[in-house]
Amino acid sequence: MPAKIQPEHHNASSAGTMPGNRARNKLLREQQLLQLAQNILQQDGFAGLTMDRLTAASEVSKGTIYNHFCSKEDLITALSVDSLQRQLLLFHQVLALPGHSRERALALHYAYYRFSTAEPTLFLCLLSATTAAVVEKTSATRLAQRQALEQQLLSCCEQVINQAIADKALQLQAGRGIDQLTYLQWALAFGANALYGPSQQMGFFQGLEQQQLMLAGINLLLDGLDWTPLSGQFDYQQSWRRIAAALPQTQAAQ
Amino acid sequence: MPAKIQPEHHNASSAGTMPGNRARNKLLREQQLLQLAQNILQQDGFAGLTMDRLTAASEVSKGTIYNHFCSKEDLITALSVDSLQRQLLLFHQVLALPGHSRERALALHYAYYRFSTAEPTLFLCLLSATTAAVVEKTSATRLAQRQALEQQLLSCCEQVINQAIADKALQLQAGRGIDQLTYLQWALAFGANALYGPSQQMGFFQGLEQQQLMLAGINLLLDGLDWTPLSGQFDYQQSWRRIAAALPQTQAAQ
DNA sequence: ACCTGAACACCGTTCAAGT
DNA sequence: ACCTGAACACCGTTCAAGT
Repeated sequence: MPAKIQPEHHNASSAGTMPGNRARNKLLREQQLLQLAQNILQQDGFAGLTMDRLTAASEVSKGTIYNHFCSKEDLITALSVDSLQRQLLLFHQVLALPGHSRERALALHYAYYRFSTAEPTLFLCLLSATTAAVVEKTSATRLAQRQALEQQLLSCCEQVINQAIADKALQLQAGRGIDQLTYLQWALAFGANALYGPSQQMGFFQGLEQQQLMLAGINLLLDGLDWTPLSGQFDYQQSWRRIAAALPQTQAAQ
Repeated sequence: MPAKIQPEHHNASSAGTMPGNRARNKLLREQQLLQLAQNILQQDGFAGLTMDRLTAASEVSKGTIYNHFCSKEDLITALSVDSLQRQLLLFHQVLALPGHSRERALALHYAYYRFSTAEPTLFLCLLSATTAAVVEKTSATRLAQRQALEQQLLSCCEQVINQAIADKALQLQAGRGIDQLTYLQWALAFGANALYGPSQQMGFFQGLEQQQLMLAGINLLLDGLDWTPLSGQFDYQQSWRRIAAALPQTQAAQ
């Protein structure tokens, strides 16, 4: 028997659609719209995503769509928020795996890599959502949502570094903060994924095996930080494979 | 006395505009159009760049503009080609400076950083020019131009690595190729510049001093490779400052 | 051979009219 | 209070007519 949620009574009105239910319905429809938008993105790429097509794919009118997203840019930011939520989910999954601190850092890199390859269009969305032109035309509440999620993702990273310091696997040199380490790793991961990734950017690197390269880059960086166990003393290739196998493969399609 | 290039005679025609002259004029006008496009970009950002506005800013008609650029995307790729040319110029300037191999690698990083901050809109152009949507709609000859320039930029990087190997400042481990090293450094540089750079992407890293961070990241990576002299044995901060001072500051405006 | 600009198709956004 | 879709403004692209 499906759980039918009854409206609260404190707001007197006739039977049928109550305010609580209504807000929930609106949110539900927004998620449906976002799903439709992602389908369009996957089928026809970024240029294929127009408000007209989204309207046609949905069961509501253009005006109603603008009731949810104040502009096309707002829609894109909404998609990026959705992406960050999935990314955060991946981060949590991957942090639940067993292993020492450096393996957990590696796991975060893997999760980021996995997302960028499994959802190339969404990765592009994330990128363009940070563009000034898009930011300027998105609602304040949506921007706040994104910022909150970004903060949560960062917390995951910092948590791992803090653990490493507590375990004495890593010592911070003078003048080097946790935010700096996070930034550097994020930059390497972002660059590697963007260069190889969604849009085949920079065609000249296509011959290389990306996963091996990413792992090599991460090892160089973390060895440079003296984050033990160093790559000479531990088989991180096996860690990478183990993490990859542990993550559910049902990420690509839906 | 200005050098007036005379047309060849093998193509009989009346006096005045000869084929050679004509081709040169066309190229000249194309460069003027690109300059106008960049002015618009700098003033009103990416969204402000429309074919209408470019037409209005120029002294030719819309049809003529489409004679130069087969689509708006072709124009964007043309701008990216222009950017790569400037970048290559910077690379050459910076490689002419004195110093050992690791300092030269650092100099390339500096040139890349300098370009991304001095010309944020062009850096964005470079990024979006790699997008599938843009690539699909640009002419084959323009794409070939870009690829050739990318190859030249890569050559600069590989040249430095080769020099380092010849100088015994760097030894390649088994299974590690020059292209891998180039890729990793490029990824870190690209990520760091994109994350901090043109569009203030990822607001959460804004508090950090980017130049210090980049230098730290490069040092970690190159120390990890055992590229001597290591950062503990050499003052790369000073190198960075020296390189910065040596490069002409007249890069931003025009 | 090259240039022109009116004309067309498409897309983001709005808003008066409906329920 | 919310939905609708016609209407508007804008922009990329084309092409018949001009020189």
